[in-house]
Amino acid sequence: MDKENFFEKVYEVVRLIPRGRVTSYGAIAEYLGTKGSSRMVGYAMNGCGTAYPPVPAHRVVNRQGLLTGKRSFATPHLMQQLLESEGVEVENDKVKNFKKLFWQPGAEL
DNA sequence: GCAATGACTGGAG
DNA sequence: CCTCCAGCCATTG
Repeated sequence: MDKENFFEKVYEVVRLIPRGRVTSYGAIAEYLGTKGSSRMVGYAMNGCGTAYPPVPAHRVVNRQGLLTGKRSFATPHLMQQLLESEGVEVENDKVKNFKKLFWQPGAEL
């Protein structure tokens, strides 16, 4: 699949997310140059399970820090569990201190 | 090639 | 504060 260029870019950025940090779909989309295509980021993540190496999609949340994509995980609580396992506090399906844990692609490269 | 869908976003009601 | 709507772009049927 040569069309995975977009997906590949998304995976690449997501893999660069440091442990214990999170980012938003819009931030990734903007970094890819396709600002506004936040849906594509989430859509791309749809294949994160088939992508290799595996993509830490649990570190990718919506702009509110809400775990919107947890429903697409193997188990809905897996995402929160992984985040908590990395030191990210999650409450009510949303990341606490999201603004503080927010990681922007390229910002710390 | 058109229509529908989606792990989003921001604004309006 | 909560809900609904329209715009956004790439993938799929």
